[in-house]
Amino acid sequence: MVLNKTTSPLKSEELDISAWDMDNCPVRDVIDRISGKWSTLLLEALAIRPYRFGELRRLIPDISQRMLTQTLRDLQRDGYIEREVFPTKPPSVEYRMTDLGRSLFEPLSKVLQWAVVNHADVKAARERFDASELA
Amino acid sequence: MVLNKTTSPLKSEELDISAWDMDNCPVRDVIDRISGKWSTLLLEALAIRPYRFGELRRLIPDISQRMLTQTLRDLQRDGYIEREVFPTKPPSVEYRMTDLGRSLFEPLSKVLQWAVVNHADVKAARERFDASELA
DNA sequence: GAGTGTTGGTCTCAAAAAGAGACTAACACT
DNA sequence: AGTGTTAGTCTCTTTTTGAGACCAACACTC
Repeated sequence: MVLNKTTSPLKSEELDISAWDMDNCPVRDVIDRISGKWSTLLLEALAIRPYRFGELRRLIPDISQRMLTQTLRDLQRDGYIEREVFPTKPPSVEYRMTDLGRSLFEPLSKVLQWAVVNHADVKAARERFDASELA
Repeated sequence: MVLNKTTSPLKSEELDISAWDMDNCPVRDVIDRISGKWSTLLLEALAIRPYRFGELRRLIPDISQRMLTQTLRDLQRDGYIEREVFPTKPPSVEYRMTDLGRSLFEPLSKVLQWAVVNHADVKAARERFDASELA
């Protein structure tokens, strides 16, 4: 091994990380589910007020009913939102955020705010990267 | 329309939301890229110290080389990490977090902490949901 | 009373993304 | 000469996602 110079330092931190339990990692378990393409968007909407299925579909025009159903069910399963069926005809269904969901959305909204504030920087970085790619 | 009772209130907030520009939404543009299955995990590692390609692969045993390459390139493109090639033989490549990456990781780490703290609640919610599903 | 619209989904099929694993070149060490 | 290392790419299969048809039951219109 010739490259020890770059790999040898910080053995202790390395051990620290290999202690990550990849199979039962809370972070992966939780994040994998809220990191879907639509999850954040739906949490963002339901953080404002409850919405009905059809309202959400109209609010996010490019989501398919299939993914809307599935993402809402996943969010409900993990306890972030509640689903209530009203026995009207045709039945209407309302989704609303739970306390757990609101508690998650608090730190999550900070990341969303970061995205708004730093959007220009990210786009600039992308342009630099794409420009240097053509070389 | 018979269901006006449920849909009529809060017209102003509704307008607020339909003002979301779905096509050029900063939140979607930024979040869609860091919300991949592996992005958060890699940012978490590189927040600690720089790592080389092979180190990251060993650190996250269940990532394929293909997805590791691709996710690292995406994170680099958006300006969160830097890639440096050392002209050793065989060449070694080091990935390190940029200032922009660190600034993103600050709020992001709060969500990660939330995940650790509330993991039990989420698992409990899942079990309740799955139990009520069999009905 | 036939036609149209509304509700919240499910079902099927096509397209896109992700995972598994073989393969590469150039050198070090045995 | 044979094995191991590096950071990838390439191909093939499996999984995930998207597009759209379809559903039942009722309200309203003509």
